[in-house]
Amino acid sequence: MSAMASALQKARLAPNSMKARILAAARRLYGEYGYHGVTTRMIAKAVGIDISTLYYHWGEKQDLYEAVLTDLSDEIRGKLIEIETMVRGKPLAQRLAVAIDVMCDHLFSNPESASLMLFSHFSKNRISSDLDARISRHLANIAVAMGLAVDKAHIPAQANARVLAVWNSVINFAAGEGSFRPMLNLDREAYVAVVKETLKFILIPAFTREEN
Amino acid sequence: MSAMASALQKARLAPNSMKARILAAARRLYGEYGYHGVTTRMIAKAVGIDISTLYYHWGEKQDLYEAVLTDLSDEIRGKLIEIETMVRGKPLAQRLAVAIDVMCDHLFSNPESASLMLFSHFSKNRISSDLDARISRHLANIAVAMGLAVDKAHIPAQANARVLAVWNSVINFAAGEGSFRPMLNLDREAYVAVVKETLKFILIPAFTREEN
DNA sequence: TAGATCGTCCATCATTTGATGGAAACAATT
DNA sequence: AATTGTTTCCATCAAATGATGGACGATCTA
Repeated sequence: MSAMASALQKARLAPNSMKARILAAARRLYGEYGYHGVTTRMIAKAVGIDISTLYYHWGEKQDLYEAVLTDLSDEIRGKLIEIETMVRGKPLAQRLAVAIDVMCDHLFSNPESASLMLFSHFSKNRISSDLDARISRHLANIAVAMGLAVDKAHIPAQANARVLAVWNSVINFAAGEGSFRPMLNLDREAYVAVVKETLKFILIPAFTREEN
Repeated sequence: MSAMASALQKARLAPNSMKARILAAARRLYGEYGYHGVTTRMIAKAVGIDISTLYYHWGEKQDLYEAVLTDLSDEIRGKLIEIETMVRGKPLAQRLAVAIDVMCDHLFSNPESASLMLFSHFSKNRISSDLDARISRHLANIAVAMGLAVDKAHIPAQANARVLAVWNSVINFAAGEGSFRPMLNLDREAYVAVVKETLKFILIPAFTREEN
C-alpha cells in the first residue's frame, strides 16, 4: 500500500484530487523538514497552487499536519497487516527476516514516512495527535504476533519495549539515510542491503536464542 | 562530563558567563523543538535577557545552533573516552553492558543531547555542520573498540552499520521518552530500567553468539 | 438560461521572526 | 576623574508567515 493509496482508501480522496495532491506534498515536506520547518507557502508552491487553495481544502496548518499523521498511521497499519498475512505460521526467525525486508523496502520507497514517525516521537511539537496511541496499538499487535504477549489488551512493558527497539531500529536507517549513507560511503542499493543485513544480524539472535 | 562542562573545557567559556548560559538554554530548546521550532526570542527569554544580548554574544541563529552541535560532539567524545577507560580489556559482553548503562545514565540526564543528535541526522535542516563527520569518527572508534575493525581509518561499512544500529537504539529511547514512556505506562525510574534491560537483551546476543 | 455551488487566485492583514543601530549602564585603565 | 572598552537593553526594521475576504470563472442543477 503506497503512501498515496492509504489516503485514498481511508479518507476516500480521489486519486488526483487537489486535496490528495496537497496531502501528498505536505507529507513529503513535513517528513523532510518537520512541522516548524515547513510553511504553508512551501506546500502550496510544491503543488503549484495559491495558499488560499490550500487553506480552502485543509484549513489550518495544524489540521493538515494531523491529516498527514493520520494518513501515515493508516499506511503503517496496512503494511503491518500485509506482513502478518505473509508470515503467518512461520517460525519467529523467519517472521523477523521477512518483516525486516518488507518494512525496509517500504520505508526506503517512502522515506518521509520514517521521518514523520521520528519527528512525532522525538520533537516537542506535541501537536496534539493520536498518532502515539495508534502506534501503541500497532506495537501491541506486533508483540502478540512475535509471541511476546498473549493478550493484545495487556502487553507487558518489557514486551512493548522490545518491539519498540525493533521498530525504531528499522525506521532509523530509513529516515537517516541522508546522514548515514555518506558515513558508510555506499550507493543506495548497497546501503539498503547493508541495512537489511545489519538489522537481521542485530535483531534475530536476541529473539531466537534458547536460553531466554 | 556534563553538557555544561564540555562547553567550558573546549571553548573555554567561564562557567556562568552569559555566553555559556545562552549556549545552555539554546541546547535545551533546540533539543526539544528542533532548529526551526526555536526562535531567538525563546532562547533569550529562557535566559532572561534581551535578544540583542544574544546576538551580541553569538551572532546569527545558525551560528549558535552550530555551536550547540559542536558542544554536543565534544560532550559525546568525552563520554566515549570515559567509557573506554572503564571497560578496557574486558570481554565484549561486559563492555556492551557497561557502555549501555553509562550511556543511558548520561543521556537520561541530558535528554536534549539525544534529541539533538536525532534532529541533526533526520531532519533536512542541513544547516551545514560537521557533526556528521565528528559522529563518524566516534563510530570508527567504537567499531575498533568492539573488535569489529582493526584499522581506525578503514572501517568496513558493515561494521559501521552495526555500530550505528547500537548507537541509535540507545539514543532513541532517551530522546523518545516523552512518547515511549506513556506507551509503556511506567514511571521514570522503571522506564530507565526497562530500557537498559531491553537494550542488553537486544544488543548483546548479536555480538556474542558463537556462530558469527 | 438563471441561479447556486464549487474551486481558484489576488490582495491584503496582523503577527512573528531574524536582525541591527544606538543609547545607556558598567567595568577597567590611565 | 577622564578615557576607553565592554555588556546590556530599548526601539525599530524588513522579511516571512499564518490566515482571510472577496472577486472571478467553471460546473452543476432546476
